[in-house]
Amino acid sequence: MVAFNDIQEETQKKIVSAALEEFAEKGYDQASTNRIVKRAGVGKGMLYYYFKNKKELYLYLVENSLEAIEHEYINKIDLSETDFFERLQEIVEFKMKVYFKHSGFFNFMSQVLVMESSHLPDNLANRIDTLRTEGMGKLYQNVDYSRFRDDLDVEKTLQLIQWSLDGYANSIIERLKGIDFSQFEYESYHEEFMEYLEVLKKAFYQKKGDE
Amino acid sequence: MVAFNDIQEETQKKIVSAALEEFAEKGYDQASTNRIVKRAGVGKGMLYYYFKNKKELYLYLVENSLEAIEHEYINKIDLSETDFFERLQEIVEFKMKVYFKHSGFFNFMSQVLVMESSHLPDNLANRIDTLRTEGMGKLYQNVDYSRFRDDLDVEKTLQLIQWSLDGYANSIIERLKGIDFSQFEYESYHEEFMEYLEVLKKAFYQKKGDE
DNA sequence: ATGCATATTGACCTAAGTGGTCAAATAAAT
DNA sequence: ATTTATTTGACCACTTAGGTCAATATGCAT
Repeated sequence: MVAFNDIQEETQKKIVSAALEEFAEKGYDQASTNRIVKRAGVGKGMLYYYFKNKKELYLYLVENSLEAIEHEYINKIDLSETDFFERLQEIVEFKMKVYFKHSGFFNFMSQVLVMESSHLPDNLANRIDTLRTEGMGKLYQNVDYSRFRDDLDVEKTLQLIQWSLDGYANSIIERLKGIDFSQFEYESYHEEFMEYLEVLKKAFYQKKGDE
Repeated sequence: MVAFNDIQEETQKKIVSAALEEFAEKGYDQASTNRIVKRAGVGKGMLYYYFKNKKELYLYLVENSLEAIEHEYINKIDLSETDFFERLQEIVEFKMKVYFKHSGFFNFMSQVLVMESSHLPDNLANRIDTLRTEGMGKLYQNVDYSRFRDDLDVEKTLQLIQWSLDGYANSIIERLKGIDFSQFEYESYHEEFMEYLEVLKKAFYQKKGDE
Protein backbone atom coordinates (compact mmCIF):
# COMPACT_ATOMS: atom_id res chain seq x y z
CA MET A 1 0.00 0.00 0.00
CA VAL A 2 1.52 3.25 -1.15
CA ALA A 3 -1.06 5.48 0.47
CA PHE A 4 -0.47 7.25 3.76
CA ASN A 5 3.24 6.68 3.26
CA ASP A 6 4.17 10.17 4.27
CA ILE A 7 3.03 9.42 7.78
CA GLN A 8 5.87 8.71 10.13
CA GLU A 9 4.38 9.33 13.53
CA GLU A 10 2.67 6.47 15.26
CA THR A 11 0.01 8.70 16.77
CA GLN A 12 -0.99 10.05 13.38
CA LYS A 13 -1.26 6.52 12.03
CA LYS A 14 -3.61 5.61 14.85
CA ILE A 15 -5.79 8.61 14.06
CA VAL A 16 -5.88 7.84 10.34
CA SER A 17 -6.79 4.25 10.98
CA ALA A 18 -9.52 5.15 13.45
CA ALA A 19 -10.86 7.86 11.17
CA LEU A 20 -11.09 5.47 8.21
CA GLU A 21 -13.26 3.18 10.29
CA GLU A 22 -15.42 5.92 11.74
CA PHE A 23 -16.08 7.63 8.40
CA ALA A 24 -16.72 4.27 6.74
CA GLU A 25 -19.33 3.33 9.32
CA LYS A 26 -21.09 6.64 9.76
CA GLY A 27 -20.33 8.81 6.76
CA TYR A 28 -18.90 12.30 7.02
CA ASP A 29 -21.75 14.08 8.80
CA GLN A 30 -22.47 11.43 11.39
CA ALA A 31 -18.84 10.70 12.09
CA SER A 32 -17.66 12.16 15.39
CA THR A 33 -14.20 13.53 16.08
CA ASN A 34 -14.67 12.58 19.72
CA ARG A 35 -15.24 8.95 18.77
CA ILE A 36 -12.28 9.02 16.40
CA VAL A 37 -9.83 10.01 19.11
CA LYS A 38 -11.40 7.55 21.52
CA ARG A 39 -11.00 4.76 18.96
CA ALA A 40 -7.44 5.83 18.33
CA GLY A 41 -6.75 5.91 22.05
CA VAL A 42 -5.24 9.38 21.97
CA GLY A 43 -6.16 12.75 23.39
CA LYS A 44 -8.57 15.04 21.62
CA GLY A 45 -5.89 17.60 20.87
CA MET A 46 -3.85 15.25 18.69
CA LEU A 47 -6.44 15.29 15.94
CA TYR A 48 -6.11 19.07 15.71
CA TYR A 49 -2.36 18.91 16.10
CA TYR A 50 -1.94 16.78 12.98
CA PHE A 51 -4.98 18.02 11.02
CA LYS A 52 -6.54 21.46 10.76
CA ASN A 53 -10.09 20.25 11.31
CA LYS A 54 -12.57 17.47 10.60
CA LYS A 55 -13.04 18.39 6.96
CA GLU A 56 -9.30 18.46 6.20
CA LEU A 57 -8.86 15.10 7.86
CA TYR A 58 -11.59 13.70 5.65
CA LEU A 59 -10.16 15.24 2.49
CA TYR A 60 -6.74 13.92 3.40
CA LEU A 61 -8.16 10.41 3.64
CA VAL A 62 -10.02 10.71 0.34
CA GLU A 63 -7.01 12.13 -1.46
CA ASN A 64 -4.65 9.44 -0.26
CA SER A 65 -7.14 6.62 -0.81
CA LEU A 66 -7.72 7.80 -4.36
CA GLU A 67 -4.01 7.90 -5.01
CA ALA A 68 -3.61 4.38 -3.69
CA ILE A 69 -6.32 3.07 -5.98
CA GLU A 70 -5.13 5.04 -8.98
CA HIS A 71 -1.62 3.69 -8.57
CA GLU A 72 -2.31 0.17 -7.44
CA TYR A 73 -5.69 -0.86 -8.73
CA ILE A 74 -6.28 0.62 -12.16
CA ASN A 75 -3.94 -0.76 -14.82
CA LYS A 76 -3.48 -3.97 -12.87
CA ILE A 77 -6.48 -5.55 -14.55
CA ASP A 78 -5.58 -7.59 -17.59
CA LEU A 79 -7.85 -6.34 -20.37
CA SER A 80 -6.47 -8.85 -22.87
CA GLU A 81 -8.46 -11.61 -21.23
CA THR A 82 -11.72 -11.66 -23.19
CA ASP A 83 -13.54 -14.29 -21.16
CA PHE A 84 -16.06 -12.50 -18.92
CA PHE A 85 -15.83 -14.89 -16.03
CA GLU A 86 -12.03 -14.99 -16.09
CA ARG A 87 -12.07 -11.20 -15.98
CA LEU A 88 -14.59 -11.23 -13.18
CA GLN A 89 -12.55 -13.71 -11.20
CA GLU A 90 -9.44 -11.60 -11.61
CA ILE A 91 -11.17 -8.46 -10.35
CA VAL A 92 -12.88 -10.11 -7.42
CA GLU A 93 -9.71 -11.87 -6.32
CA PHE A 94 -7.88 -8.58 -6.36
CA LYS A 95 -10.61 -6.87 -4.36
CA MET A 96 -10.67 -9.71 -1.86
CA LYS A 97 -6.94 -9.41 -1.30
CA VAL A 98 -7.23 -5.68 -0.70
CA TYR A 99 -10.13 -6.22 1.68
CA PHE A 100 -8.30 -8.78 3.76
CA LYS A 101 -5.15 -6.67 3.95
CA HIS A 102 -6.65 -3.20 4.39
CA SER A 103 -10.27 -3.56 5.39
CA GLY A 104 -10.40 -0.09 6.91
CA PHE A 105 -9.24 1.53 3.71
CA PHE A 106 -11.51 -0.74 1.64
CA ASN A 107 -14.65 0.05 3.62
CA PHE A 108 -13.87 3.75 3.63
CA MET A 109 -13.58 3.83 -0.15
CA SER A 110 -16.80 1.86 -0.50
CA GLN A 111 -18.51 4.54 1.52
CA VAL A 112 -16.96 7.32 -0.55
CA LEU A 113 -17.94 5.68 -3.82
CA VAL A 114 -21.55 5.16 -2.83
CA MET A 115 -22.00 8.66 -1.41
CA GLU A 116 -22.77 11.75 -3.46
CA SER A 117 -19.51 13.51 -4.11
CA SER A 118 -20.99 16.85 -5.16
CA HIS A 119 -20.00 18.58 -1.93
CA LEU A 120 -16.34 17.65 -2.39
CA PRO A 121 -13.76 19.81 -4.21
CA ASP A 122 -14.05 19.41 -8.00
CA ASN A 123 -10.65 17.80 -8.12
CA LEU A 124 -11.70 14.90 -5.91
CA ALA A 125 -15.27 14.67 -7.16
CA ASN A 126 -14.05 14.22 -10.72
CA ARG A 127 -11.58 11.53 -9.79
CA ILE A 128 -14.27 9.68 -7.86
CA ASP A 129 -16.57 9.91 -10.86
CA THR A 130 -13.86 8.59 -13.13
CA LEU A 131 -13.25 5.73 -10.75
CA ARG A 132 -16.91 4.80 -10.69
CA THR A 133 -17.28 4.56 -14.46
CA GLU A 134 -13.79 3.14 -15.01
CA GLY A 135 -14.43 0.46 -12.44
CA MET A 136 -17.46 -0.64 -14.42
CA GLY A 137 -15.55 -0.37 -17.67
CA LYS A 138 -12.81 -2.71 -16.52
CA LEU A 139 -15.38 -5.41 -16.10
CA TYR A 140 -17.12 -5.03 -19.42
CA GLN A 141 -14.51 -3.72 -21.89
CA ASN A 142 -13.14 -5.99 -24.56
CA VAL A 143 -15.21 -8.96 -23.44
CA ASP A 144 -16.28 -11.65 -25.86
CA TYR A 145 -20.05 -11.51 -25.46
CA SER A 146 -20.63 -14.18 -28.08
CA ARG A 147 -19.95 -16.79 -25.43
CA PHE A 148 -23.18 -15.86 -23.68
CA ARG A 149 -26.36 -17.68 -24.61
CA ASP A 150 -27.99 -15.99 -27.57
CA ASP A 151 -31.51 -16.79 -26.40
CA LEU A 152 -31.11 -14.37 -23.48
CA ASP A 153 -31.04 -10.58 -23.37
CA VAL A 154 -27.34 -9.96 -22.76
CA GLU A 155 -27.81 -6.64 -20.99
CA LYS A 156 -30.30 -8.11 -18.54
CA THR A 157 -28.05 -11.12 -18.07
CA LEU A 158 -25.10 -8.92 -17.12
CA GLN A 159 -27.27 -6.89 -14.80
CA LEU A 160 -28.47 -10.03 -13.04
CA ILE A 161 -24.90 -11.25 -12.61
CA GLN A 162 -23.93 -7.87 -11.20
CA TRP A 163 -26.74 -7.95 -8.65
CA SER A 164 -25.87 -11.53 -7.71
CA LEU A 165 -22.28 -10.59 -7.02
CA ASP A 166 -23.27 -7.52 -5.03
CA GLY A 167 -25.49 -9.70 -2.90
CA TYR A 168 -22.76 -12.26 -2.44
CA ALA A 169 -20.24 -9.57 -1.48
CA ASN A 170 -22.63 -8.13 1.09
CA SER A 171 -23.28 -11.53 2.60
CA ILE A 172 -19.53 -12.14 2.88
CA ILE A 173 -18.95 -8.80 4.56
CA GLU A 174 -21.85 -9.49 6.90
CA ARG A 175 -20.46 -12.89 7.81
CA LEU A 176 -17.01 -11.43 8.45
CA LYS A 177 -18.13 -8.65 10.76
CA GLY A 178 -16.18 -8.68 13.97
CA ILE A 179 -13.89 -11.48 12.83
CA ASP A 180 -10.18 -10.87 13.11
CA PHE A 181 -8.49 -11.82 9.87
CA SER A 182 -5.01 -10.46 10.37
CA GLN A 183 -3.65 -13.88 9.45
CA PHE A 184 -6.85 -15.32 8.05
CA GLU A 185 -6.87 -17.78 5.17
CA TYR A 186 -9.19 -16.53 2.53
CA GLU A 187 -8.86 -19.78 0.61
CA SER A 188 -12.12 -21.21 1.88
CA TYR A 189 -14.02 -18.11 0.82
CA HIS A 190 -12.28 -18.17 -2.50
CA GLU A 191 -13.38 -21.72 -3.09
CA GLU A 192 -16.99 -20.91 -2.31
CA PHE A 193 -16.82 -17.95 -4.65
CA MET A 194 -15.56 -20.15 -7.47
CA GLU A 195 -18.52 -22.48 -6.99
CA TYR A 196 -20.98 -19.61 -7.36
CA LEU A 197 -19.08 -18.46 -10.41
CA GLU A 198 -19.37 -21.93 -11.91
CA VAL A 199 -23.15 -21.91 -11.46
CA LEU A 200 -23.41 -18.53 -13.18
CA LYS A 201 -21.18 -19.69 -16.00
CA LYS A 202 -23.21 -22.82 -16.62
CA ALA A 203 -26.42 -20.84 -16.46
CA PHE A 204 -25.54 -17.98 -18.77
CA TYR A 205 -22.86 -19.26 -21.14
CA GLN A 206 -23.60 -21.18 -24.31
CA LYS A 207 -23.42 -24.92 -24.09
CA LYS A 208 -19.96 -26.01 -25.14
CA GLY A 209 -19.89 -26.95 -28.80
CA ASP A 210 -22.34 -24.46 -30.29
CA GLU A 211 -21.13 -20.99 -31.14
CA MET B 1 -55.25 -1.83 4.85
CA VAL B 2 -56.80 -2.60 8.17
CA ALA B 3 -54.16 -1.19 10.45
CA PHE B 4 -54.31 2.32 11.83
CA ASN B 5 -58.08 2.15 11.37
CA ASP B 6 -58.82 3.03 14.94
CA ILE B 7 -57.40 6.46 14.32
CA GLN B 8 -60.04 9.10 14.19
CA GLU B 9 -58.21 12.33 14.43
CA GLU B 10 -56.66 13.79 11.32
CA THR B 11 -53.73 15.16 13.28
CA GLN B 12 -52.85 11.76 14.61
CA LYS B 13 -52.88 10.37 11.09
CA LYS B 14 -50.45 13.05 9.98
CA ILE B 15 -48.12 12.20 12.83
CA VAL B 16 -48.28 8.48 12.13
CA SER B 17 -47.57 9.02 8.47
CA ALA B 18 -44.68 11.37 9.13
CA ALA B 19 -43.27 9.06 11.80
CA LEU B 20 -43.36 6.06 9.44
CA GLU B 21 -41.25 7.99 6.97
CA GLU B 22 -38.83 9.38 9.52
CA PHE B 23 -38.23 6.03 11.24
CA ALA B 24 -37.90 4.30 7.87
CA GLU B 25 -35.24 6.73 6.71
CA LYS B 26 -33.23 7.11 9.89
CA GLY B 27 -33.99 4.20 12.14
CA TYR B 28 -35.16 4.56 15.73
CA ASP B 29 -32.11 6.23 17.27
CA GLN B 30 -31.44 8.73 14.52
CA ALA B 31 -35.10 9.63 14.06
CA SER B 32 -36.00 12.99 15.54
CA THR B 33 -39.34 13.87 17.12
CA ASN B 34 -38.73 17.46 16.09
CA ARG B 35 -38.47 16.45 12.45
CA ILE B 36 -41.53 14.23 12.76
CA VAL B 37 -43.78 17.06 13.87
CA LYS B 38 -42.26 19.36 11.27
CA ARG B 39 -42.97 16.79 8.56
CA ALA B 40 -46.49 16.36 9.88
CA GLY B 41 -47.00 20.10 9.94
CA VAL B 42 -48.27 20.12 13.52
CA GLY B 43 -47.07 21.53 16.79
CA LYS B 44 -44.60 19.69 18.94
CA GLY B 45 -47.13 19.12 21.67
CA MET B 46 -49.40 17.00 19.50
CA LEU B 47 -46.94 14.11 19.41
CA TYR B 48 -47.02 13.96 23.21
CA TYR B 49 -50.75 14.50 23.30
CA TYR B 50 -51.45 11.38 21.25
CA PHE B 51 -48.42 9.32 22.31
CA LYS B 52 -46.65 9.04 25.64
CA ASN B 53 -43.17 9.39 24.17
CA LYS B 54 -40.93 8.53 21.23
CA LYS B 55 -40.58 4.87 22.19
CA GLU B 56 -44.32 4.32 22.55
CA LEU B 57 -44.93 5.95 19.19
CA TYR B 58 -42.42 3.58 17.65
CA LEU B 59 -43.90 0.52 19.33
CA TYR B 60 -47.37 1.58 18.23
CA LEU B 61 -46.18 1.71 14.63
CA VAL B 62 -44.46 -1.67 14.85
CA GLU B 63 -47.46 -3.28 16.52
CA ASN B 64 -49.95 -2.01 13.98
CA SER B 65 -47.70 -2.72 11.01
CA LEU B 66 -47.21 -6.28 12.20
CA GLU B 67 -50.95 -6.73 12.57
CA ALA B 68 -51.53 -5.41 9.09
CA ILE B 69 -49.04 -7.86 7.61
CA GLU B 70 -50.24 -10.78 9.69
CA HIS B 71 -53.82 -10.22 8.58
CA GLU B 72 -53.33 -9.16 5.00
CA TYR B 73 -50.07 -10.65 3.78
CA ILE B 74 -49.60 -14.07 5.25
CA ASN B 75 -52.23 -16.58 4.08
CA LYS B 76 -52.79 -14.67 0.88
CA ILE B 77 -50.00 -16.53 -0.86
CA ASP B 78 -51.22 -19.53 -2.82
CA LEU B 79 -49.04 -22.43 -1.66
CA SER B 80 -50.72 -24.85 -4.05
CA GLU B 81 -48.82 -23.37 -6.94
CA THR B 82 -45.69 -25.52 -7.18
CA ASP B 83 -43.91 -23.62 -9.91
CA PHE B 84 -41.17 -21.54 -8.32
CA PHE B 85 -41.38 -18.65 -10.75
CA GLU B 86 -45.18 -18.49 -10.61
CA ARG B 87 -44.91 -18.35 -6.84
CA LEU B 88 -42.23 -15.70 -7.07
CA GLN B 89 -44.30 -13.63 -9.45
CA GLU B 90 -47.29 -13.81 -7.14
CA ILE B 91 -45.29 -12.64 -4.14
CA VAL B 92 -43.53 -9.83 -5.92
CA GLU B 93 -46.74 -8.56 -7.51
CA PHE B 94 -48.34 -8.45 -4.11
CA LYS B 95 -45.40 -6.60 -2.62
CA MET B 96 -45.38 -4.14 -5.48
CA LYS B 97 -49.05 -3.35 -4.95
CA VAL B 98 -48.48 -2.72 -1.27
CA TYR B 99 -45.48 -0.55 -2.02
CA PHE B 100 -47.37 1.62 -4.49
CA LYS B 101 -50.34 2.02 -2.20
CA HIS B 102 -48.58 2.39 1.15
CA SER B 103 -44.95 3.18 0.52
CA GLY B 104 -44.51 4.75 3.96
CA PHE B 105 -45.71 1.62 5.69
CA PHE B 106 -43.72 -0.59 3.31
CA ASN B 107 -40.44 1.23 3.86
CA PHE B 108 -40.98 1.32 7.60
CA MET B 109 -41.45 -2.43 7.75
CA SER B 110 -38.39 -2.98 5.57
CA GLN B 111 -36.39 -1.01 8.10
CA VAL B 112 -37.86 -2.96 11.01
CA LEU B 113 -37.16 -6.31 9.36
CA VAL B 114 -33.56 -5.52 8.58
CA MET B 115 -32.78 -4.08 12.02
CA GLU B 116 -31.91 -6.11 15.06
CA SER B 117 -35.07 -6.58 17.05
CA SER B 118 -33.41 -7.66 20.28
CA HIS B 119 -34.08 -4.36 22.04
CA LEU B 120 -37.83 -4.62 21.39
CA PRO B 121 -40.32 -6.29 23.74
CA ASP B 122 -40.27 -10.08 23.38
CA ASN B 123 -43.78 -10.06 22.03
CA LEU B 124 -42.83 -7.94 19.02
CA ALA B 125 -39.36 -9.39 18.57
CA ASN B 126 -40.79 -12.87 18.27
CA ARG B 127 -43.41 -11.85 15.74
CA ILE B 128 -40.74 -10.10 13.67
CA ASP B 129 -38.60 -13.22 13.79
CA THR B 130 -41.53 -15.34 12.71
CA LEU B 131 -42.21 -12.98 9.87
CA ARG B 132 -38.64 -13.13 8.67
CA THR B 133 -38.52 -16.92 8.48
CA GLU B 134 -42.11 -17.28 7.33
CA GLY B 135 -41.55 -14.78 4.56
CA MET B 136 -38.72 -16.96 3.30
CA GLY B 137 -40.80 -20.08 3.76
CA LYS B 138 -43.64 -18.81 1.61
CA LEU B 139 -41.24 -18.57 -1.28
CA TYR B 140 -39.67 -21.98 -0.94
CA GLN B 141 -42.33 -24.28 0.57
CA ASN B 142 -44.00 -26.90 -1.58
CA VAL B 143 -42.06 -25.93 -4.68
CA ASP B 144 -41.31 -28.45 -7.40
CA TYR B 145 -37.51 -28.26 -7.49
CA SER B 146 -37.25 -30.94 -10.16
CA ARG B 147 -37.91 -28.27 -12.75
CA PHE B 148 -34.54 -26.72 -12.03
CA ARG B 149 -31.54 -27.83 -14.02
CA ASP B 150 -29.99 -30.86 -12.39
CA ASP B 151 -26.46 -29.90 -13.39
CA LEU B 152 -26.54 -26.95 -11.00
CA ASP B 153 -26.39 -26.80 -7.21
CA VAL B 154 -30.01 -25.96 -6.38
CA GLU B 155 -29.24 -24.19 -3.12
CA LYS B 156 -26.71 -21.89 -4.78
CA THR B 157 -29.09 -21.33 -7.65
CA LEU B 158 -31.85 -20.19 -5.31
CA GLN B 159 -29.44 -17.97 -3.44
CA LEU B 160 -28.33 -16.32 -6.68
CA ILE B 161 -31.93 -15.69 -7.69
CA GLN B 162 -32.62 -14.20 -4.28
CA TRP B 163 -29.67 -11.81 -4.57
CA SER B 164 -30.71 -10.87 -8.10
CA LEU B 165 -34.18 -9.97 -6.97
CA ASP B 166 -32.90 -8.00 -4.00
CA GLY B 167 -30.69 -6.04 -6.34
CA TYR B 168 -33.55 -5.45 -8.73
CA ALA B 169 -35.84 -4.30 -5.93
CA ASN B 170 -33.24 -1.85 -4.68
CA SER B 171 -32.71 -0.43 -8.14
CA ILE B 172 -36.46 0.06 -8.52
CA ILE B 173 -36.74 1.83 -5.18
CA GLU B 174 -33.75 3.99 -6.08
CA ARG B 175 -35.30 4.93 -9.41
CA LEU B 176 -38.60 5.78 -7.77
CA LYS B 177 -37.17 8.04 -5.10
CA GLY B 178 -38.96 11.37 -5.12
CA ILE B 179 -41.47 10.32 -7.75
CA ASP B 180 -45.12 10.83 -6.90
CA PHE B 181 -47.04 7.68 -7.67
CA SER B 182 -50.40 8.38 -6.13
CA GLN B 183 -51.99 7.52 -9.45
CA PHE B 184 -48.98 5.90 -11.03
CA GLU B 185 -49.24 3.01 -13.46
CA TYR B 186 -47.04 0.24 -12.29
CA GLU B 187 -47.69 -1.71 -15.50
CA SER B 188 -44.44 -0.65 -17.12
CA TYR B 189 -42.44 -1.76 -14.11
CA HIS B 190 -44.36 -4.98 -14.01
CA GLU B 191 -43.50 -5.68 -17.62
CA GLU B 192 -39.82 -5.08 -17.03
CA PHE B 193 -39.93 -7.38 -14.04
CA MET B 194 -41.47 -10.14 -16.13
CA GLU B 195 -38.64 -9.84 -18.62
CA TYR B 196 -36.05 -10.34 -15.90
CA LEU B 197 -38.04 -13.28 -14.59
CA GLU B 198 -38.03 -14.81 -18.04
CA VAL B 199 -34.24 -14.57 -18.25
CA LEU B 200 -33.88 -16.27 -14.87
CA LYS B 201 -36.31 -18.98 -15.85
CA LYS B 202 -34.51 -19.76 -19.08
CA ALA B 203 -31.19 -19.72 -17.30
CA PHE B 204 -32.04 -21.96 -14.36
CA TYR B 205 -34.93 -24.21 -15.45
CA GLN B 206 -34.50 -27.43 -17.36
CA LYS B 207 -34.89 -27.22 -21.08
CA LYS B 208 -38.46 -28.10 -21.94
CA GLY B 209 -38.78 -31.74 -22.84
CA ASP B 210 -36.29 -33.34 -20.47
CA GLU B 211 -37.30 -34.09 -16.93
C1' DA C 1 -74.04 33.84 24.19
C1' DT C 2 -71.99 30.82 27.88
C1' DG C 3 -69.51 27.31 29.66
C1' DC C 4 -66.91 23.25 29.23
C1' DA C 5 -64.11 19.75 27.19
C1' DT C 6 -61.19 18.71 23.65
C1' DA C 7 -57.29 20.05 20.53
C1' DT C 8 -53.36 22.60 19.50
C1' DT C 9 -49.46 25.60 19.78
C1' DG C 10 -44.58 26.90 20.48
C1' DA C 11 -41.59 28.79 23.90
C1' DC C 12 -38.97 26.60 27.17
C1' DC C 13 -36.35 23.04 30.00
C1' DT C 14 -32.46 19.89 30.88
C1' DA C 15 -29.24 16.86 29.11
C1' DA C 16 -26.07 15.27 25.79
C1' DG C 17 -23.21 15.73 22.04
C1' DT C 18 -20.89 18.54 18.43
C1' DG C 19 -16.37 20.64 16.37
C1' DG C 20 -12.74 23.10 18.05
C1' DT C 21 -9.24 25.63 21.49
C1' DC C 22 -5.50 26.04 24.63
C1' DA C 23 -2.80 26.35 28.91
C1' DA C 24 -0.38 23.13 31.07
C1' DA C 25 2.21 18.82 31.47
C1' DT C 26 5.30 15.50 29.49
C1' DA C 27 8.93 13.55 26.57
C1' DA C 28 12.86 14.18 23.33
C1' DA C 29 16.56 16.49 21.59
C1' DT C 30 20.20 19.76 22.04
C1' DA D 1 19.67 22.66 31.63
C1' DT D 2 17.09 24.57 28.13
C1' DT D 3 14.73 24.50 24.19
C1' DT D 4 11.56 22.00 21.09
C1' DA D 5 8.21 18.71 19.76
C1' DT D 6 4.26 15.92 21.58
C1' DT D 7 0.35 15.05 24.17
C1' DT D 8 -3.44 15.72 27.27
C1' DG D 9 -8.22 16.74 28.73
C1' DA D 10 -10.85 20.39 30.75
C1' DC D 11 -13.31 23.77 28.60
C1' DC D 12 -16.07 26.76 25.19
C1' DA D 13 -19.97 28.07 22.24
C1' DC D 14 -23.37 25.98 19.75
C1' DT D 15 -26.77 22.73 18.13
C1' DT D 16 -30.02 19.30 18.81
C1' DA D 17 -32.22 15.86 21.51
C1' DG D 18 -36.66 14.28 24.02
C1' DG D 19 -40.07 16.09 26.73
C1' DT D 20 -43.19 19.67 29.45
C1' DC D 21 -46.74 23.00 30.00
C1' DA D 22 -49.22 27.40 30.44
C1' DA D 23 -51.76 29.68 27.15
C1' DT D 24 -54.85 29.59 23.52
C1' DA D 25 -58.03 28.14 19.86
C1' DT D 26 -61.85 25.17 18.53
C1' DG D 27 -66.14 22.69 18.62
C1' DC D 28 -70.30 21.56 20.94
C1' DA D 29 -74.14 21.30 24.13
C1' DT D 30 -77.07 24.07 26.61
